[in-house]
Amino acid sequence: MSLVFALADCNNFYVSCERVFDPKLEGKPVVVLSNNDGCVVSRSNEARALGIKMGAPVFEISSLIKKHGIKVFSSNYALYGDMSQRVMECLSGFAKDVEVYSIDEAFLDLSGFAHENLSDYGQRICSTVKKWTGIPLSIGIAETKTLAKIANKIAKKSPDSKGVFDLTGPFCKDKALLMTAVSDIWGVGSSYSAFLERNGIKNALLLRDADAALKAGIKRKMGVWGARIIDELKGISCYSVETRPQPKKGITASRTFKHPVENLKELKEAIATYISVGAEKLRDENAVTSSISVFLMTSRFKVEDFYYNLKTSELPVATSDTGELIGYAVRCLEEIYKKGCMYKKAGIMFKDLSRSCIQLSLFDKRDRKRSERLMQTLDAINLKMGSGTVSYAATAPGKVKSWHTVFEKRSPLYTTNWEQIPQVL
DNA sequence: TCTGGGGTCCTAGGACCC
DNA sequence: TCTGGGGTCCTAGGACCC
Repeated sequence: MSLVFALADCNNFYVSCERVFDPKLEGKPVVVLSNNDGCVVSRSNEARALGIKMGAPVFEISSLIKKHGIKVFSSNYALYGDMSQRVMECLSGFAKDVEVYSIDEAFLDLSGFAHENLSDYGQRICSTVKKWTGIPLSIGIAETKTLAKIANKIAKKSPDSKGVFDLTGPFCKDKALLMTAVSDIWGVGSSYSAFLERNGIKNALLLRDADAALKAGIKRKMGVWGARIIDELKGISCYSVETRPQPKKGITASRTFKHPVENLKELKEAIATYISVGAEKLRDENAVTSSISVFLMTSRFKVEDFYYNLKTSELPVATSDTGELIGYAVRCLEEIYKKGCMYKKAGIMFKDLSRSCIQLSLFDKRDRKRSERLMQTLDAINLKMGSGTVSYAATAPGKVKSWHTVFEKRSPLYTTNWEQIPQVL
């Protein structure tokens, strides 16, 4: 049986989420910003047409925003996460195997659907998701994931595709690859595309049909990734649809501060906060960590006096206890803290995760059972009453701090908070 | 003045061992 | 003058993804 993959990708996902609850935004230029309202992370087609680039800092486009009356939103992760779940649930009804690839993308295994007209089937998926969730989708269909990605891009670009492009048919595959720039291939970023272009490979067709000598060069520069990309372009599938989420290998929690912070006490509060976030994720994964790292940095845009430092500490007993981890983290922080720096970002990392079987130490004085019960209670309360209901004093809850992330233009929590649910009048 | 966050995989090179 | 060979494990860094 020949393999068939579909890539379903929400169009301008964050912007589309905002539009579901405010239909007046339809047809208008809209952007959604990153934390601290720093950069553009999602933009409507209208905003794109005005020349707004992905990742553009807000201060660089403020005149464009004013001139064209672009609607601007802070990130509303609670809303996007919830909408994403709805879209994924909806998609899961259309294929036996669905891989949630990111917040706004999923791969569907459509192998064995060959008797159907795949384009029509794709259309049905799009219209159902739109009807049930309000989110517009594009779908690319092909024999490999890499080709499905390409098909998806074409579906988004060409208006007469009506959001679906099927690359499994005998026609137009070469043409599709010819019009795909190497930099648009999944797995080819800025460094590899510069390398390929230097070697005369400007599009996906030339890459697929590279001769032996060129392929050897590609293998040298890009490793097995390069070889797999070529195979996938040829229609030889190297990646399957992964239905079960893989256990995490590491957990990171870090934030850029709204205002620079110099004071050690405040940095400790920030670090304690990130530990709380990370430890909750850890317990959510049913995992414990035996390695914790803390890092600090000043603004990476001020290269003259840039300072970055990271301290890793190996734990005698693996744990997911927030309080215990805060203790270790604070000691790491004290070691890397340099007085006089204006810190702009800090974070923590957990590595060496293991799944909930704690290797006890002979000299361990801690009551592990008690700690486990405490964490379970903490998580249960925060789940029921809202995140942050109970927190450690070390995180300085309830106080306004200069390291806090700001979201000045955030839309209401339409779907996850009873107080903010939309009303139909 | 102002510039996000969280991941994965692969490779090269060093340390160490027999 | 001349200085083995190969295996494993770990880490840092690069590159990529969304």
